[in-house]
Amino acid sequence: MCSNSAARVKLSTPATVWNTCSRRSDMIRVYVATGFFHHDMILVCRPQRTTCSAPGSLYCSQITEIKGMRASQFHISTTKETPNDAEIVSHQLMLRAGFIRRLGSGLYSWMPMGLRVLRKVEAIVREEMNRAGALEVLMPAIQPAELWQESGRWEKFGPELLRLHDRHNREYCVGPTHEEVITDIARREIKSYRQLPLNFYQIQTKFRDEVRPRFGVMRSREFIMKDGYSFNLGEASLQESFDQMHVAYCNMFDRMGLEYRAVEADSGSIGGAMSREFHVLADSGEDAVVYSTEGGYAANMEKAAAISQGTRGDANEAMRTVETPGVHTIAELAVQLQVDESRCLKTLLVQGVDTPVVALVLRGDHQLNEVKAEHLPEIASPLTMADADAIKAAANCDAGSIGPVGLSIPIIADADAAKLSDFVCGANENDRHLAGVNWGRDLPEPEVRDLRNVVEGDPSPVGSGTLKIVRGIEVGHIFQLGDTYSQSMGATVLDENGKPQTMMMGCYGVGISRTAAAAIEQNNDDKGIIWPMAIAPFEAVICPINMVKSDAVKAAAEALYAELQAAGIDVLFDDRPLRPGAMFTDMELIGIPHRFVVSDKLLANDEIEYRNRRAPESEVIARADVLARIV
RNA sequence: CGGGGUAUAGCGCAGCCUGGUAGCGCAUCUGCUUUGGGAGCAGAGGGUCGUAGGUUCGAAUCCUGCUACCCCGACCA
Repeated sequence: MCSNSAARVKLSTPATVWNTCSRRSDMIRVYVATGFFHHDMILVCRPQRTTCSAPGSLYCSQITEIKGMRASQFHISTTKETPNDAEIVSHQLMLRAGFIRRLGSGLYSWMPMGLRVLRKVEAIVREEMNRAGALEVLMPAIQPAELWQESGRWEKFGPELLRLHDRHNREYCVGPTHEEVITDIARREIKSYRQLPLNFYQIQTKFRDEVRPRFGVMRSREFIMKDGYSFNLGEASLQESFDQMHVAYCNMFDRMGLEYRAVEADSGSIGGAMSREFHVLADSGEDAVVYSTEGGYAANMEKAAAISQGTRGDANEAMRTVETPGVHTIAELAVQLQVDESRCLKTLLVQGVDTPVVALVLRGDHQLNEVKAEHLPEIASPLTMADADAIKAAANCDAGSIGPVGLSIPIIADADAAKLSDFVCGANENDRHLAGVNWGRDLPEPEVRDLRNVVEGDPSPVGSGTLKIVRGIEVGHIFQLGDTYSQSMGATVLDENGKPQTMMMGCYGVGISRTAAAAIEQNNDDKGIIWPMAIAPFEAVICPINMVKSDAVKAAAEALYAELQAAGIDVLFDDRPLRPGAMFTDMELIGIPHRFVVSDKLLANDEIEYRNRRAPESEVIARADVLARIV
């Protein structure tokens, strides 16, 4: 955090030097409050030149920027009222606390207070990446179209890719991700297996032209991402890099004090490859995270395997047609026929590969998992529901009355749907359903697959425990790309036999700006944000009571400020001439973890009031115990 | 892309229906008082009412086009 350099520092007035301390060999440390620099720092100076109490010029051999800031020299802009377009609490609080300002749809400026948080998140991510042996690079945000045409993504990516032309009418895009660029670098730079494995990463602004940006920086169009890419020879090496990143990611989110889960994720079109998403748990999260009460299993909803229990019951009823006028949904059906939704089947028609439509059959109380369905070879990708005409052609009825009986199209049933006996389903005739239906008797045994979303209480796929479902915010994603890009772009190295081998790649992302927002979603109360220490804009704040009138309070607050700074605490000294209530409210909204109050009343007993942002009450402590409260 | 909504001072809103000198709260500035939970009083500044056109003696208000933004859905991850 320290920047060291030699510089000549102008001290505009003697008053700006308000304290000197700690003579250390031939150096003197001088605290300067203002002047040439915008904020406080320690100047380490040659003693013969440190005429600190007089205005003038001071030669400093070394300038060590120290943490801390005076509120009067910072920019604090809080509001009482919530902007009406902010929906979720992190967005509201970030605006109210003056962390971010909106420029346009999905575009945000980071104000000084917010940028402090962003930089701290970034620093932790950078440190953990470095510690894991990754090497930082910085690639252009603008990328030539040729690279994307080479990988095939220029056509595939769609409107989310912001494309533009330069003055020569050459095509470019604003990078939503950097696989192409990094692969291009790798194929030029990496020639020998001896150079592997290598892991490059960058922390950089990305742009994705989201259809509907929302929730402030949680889902913005321009955002800051850490994206890393490993290059490996062989799958074992890739797995090793992947595992290292898994550890690094756990370290990052642990250090940030976030409650998160690493979950198995669907890896999309790259079949079988390993993929882990890191979710910060919060009720407002856009994703469903599934985890097992025992055995450590965790997956996202798309991926979580549904385990079917029990066996099919005997067929006791005869199949019969029932009149169900006006019934279009499972819920209406269950009410009208007085049966449980779990005794009903719902049949969905989707576009197939070999046939125009395929029927997917689920239990009435279960939801189709579109990702699982999409992966089935019989089903067209992307998953497309059949339109009204196609339904009419295949089932001779409207969408609310389809059933598997008598259909001459492929039928795929979810495992739980296949275990029903004496069930209710659509009759392929409007306003009619069938009851007492049984597989194998009234219609052929179906193809059985896992088609559904898991539900709370399902048995865990790992054998012990049951599944729970919570909401999560995806802040990180690591996955094994394999040779997808290195193959299409020809990134090879020579192996020990002198033969070219296509490199294996891994891809590792962290949403930096989203992580900051996610931390707020997880840590707030009715007063504002409660920052985890590691990413708080300031670690502590000093609130002097009525400092304008009391020299004693001013002196004590200044001394405390110096002491905390000297201890390396990132402290905010709220020296604004505010009434206590306004000051407290601001600091609680901003969410600074530790608060120290200095007042005449307390000073009389050599005491300080301390309050942890999470604590229900403040407490009075001895002046000497201040540091112990923070570290 | 479909549906709904909004656009008036930095922020939050009223005024529009029923056309007639643009208002309130917060914030800002000045002064005095106040100082342990978003202070009080007095005063001040700040808006070509999103934009272009139309109707009218007269438009924030009625009509039309456009633009921007928000919400729901679809899409994406």
